[in-house]
Amino acid sequence: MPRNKTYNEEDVVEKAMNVFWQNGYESTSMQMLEKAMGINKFSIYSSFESKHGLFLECLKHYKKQVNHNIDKLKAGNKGIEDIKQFFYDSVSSNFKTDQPKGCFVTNTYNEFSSKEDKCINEQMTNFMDQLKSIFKQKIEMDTNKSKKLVTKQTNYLLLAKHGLAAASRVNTKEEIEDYIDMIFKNL
Amino acid sequence: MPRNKTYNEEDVVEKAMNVFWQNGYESTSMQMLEKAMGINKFSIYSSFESKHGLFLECLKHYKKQVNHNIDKLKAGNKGIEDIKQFFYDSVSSNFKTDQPKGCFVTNTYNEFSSKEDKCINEQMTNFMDQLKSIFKQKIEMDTNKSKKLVTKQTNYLLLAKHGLAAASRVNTKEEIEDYIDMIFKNL
DNA sequence: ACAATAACTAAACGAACGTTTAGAATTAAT
DNA sequence: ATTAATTCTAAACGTTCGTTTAGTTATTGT
Repeated sequence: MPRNKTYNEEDVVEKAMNVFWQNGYESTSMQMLEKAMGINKFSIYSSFESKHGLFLECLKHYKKQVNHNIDKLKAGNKGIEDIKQFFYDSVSSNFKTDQPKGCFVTNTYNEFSSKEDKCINEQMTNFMDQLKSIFKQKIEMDTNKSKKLVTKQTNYLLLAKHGLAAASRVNTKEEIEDYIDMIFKNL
Repeated sequence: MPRNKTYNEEDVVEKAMNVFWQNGYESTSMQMLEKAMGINKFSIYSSFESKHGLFLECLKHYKKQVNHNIDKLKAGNKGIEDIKQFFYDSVSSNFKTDQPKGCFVTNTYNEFSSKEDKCINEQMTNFMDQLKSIFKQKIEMDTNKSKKLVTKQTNYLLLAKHGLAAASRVNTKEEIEDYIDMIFKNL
């Protein structure tokens, strides 16, 4: 019987995500979100309960998007070479936009690392663990490597990815590609 | 003729720095600063003009502290090996405290990268440029390297340092040391 | 001792924050 | 056409933010 929503929830989440992605959680105000999403506070709250709830939804939306890259990574059969390609894929999407925003997960990771937000931290840990286990599998494809070396290289690549994401906000494409090149030189 | 200050400015800057370092700029309130510094808002404003002014003072104070590590790096004559030691030195001080806070400059770099704060950005650029030129000198000590390779390795180490600083807030000492080990494996 | 000066306390400032609420507008079923 | 339900608009909510302002207290030089 009632009136229908004039907006699509996934559309407005996409728009909100870009604002959070660019500015981080704290520096994004409800006012900015209203403007970017094209709906007003009431609608935001009735759809997402709170700013925090909206942010979580944006994180999930982001994950869905990068799942394309993750799937490609999983599907490969070239071991470490697949990871390298994944690194390239991860940054290339970042340089399509006029204003590079890095990796949304990593940005969030940095912003929330000193806080104690259970929901956010769970999302972060999930994402990182997933990536870690995929990296590990890829590295293990070279059966010559000792267990210790596998662990070491896995940690190395995870931290390198972390640094890469942070750097991709402030460095040029060439610097980034040189960086990726160097990362994989000794694996 | 007048009354004297009951606090030492450098002492309270040190205390303020630790709060900013732990929580970042935005998430640190004047209330928290009052409590940590042991003086009240009036005194803070009369000494540092504003929250922003205090923050800049904290950044300068931090730089003074890490200058010890930088001097040691400069003084060395072992080229890249000196940089590796500098990496170790940079993280070791971080694990003395019960709550690792990463590198204050890098944290600030991350938080302010999407903002347009001239003063802060200048401080950041100065610091990074200084580090970059030192790294470059060290790498150039191996005269076999082409100009292009020197540039590549310099960028690589700078980004690696960036990633290291971010990681040192959330990773264990062992993971970090493995990471450093791997960074220098192919240089 | 006294006046001058500056550091201190504590309260209040306006603005912006995230959130809520009251009421008008719109739609779908009866 | 009417009614019930729900979205929308817009104003207001209480807090907290960074900052300022009176007014008090303490100290120094005369």
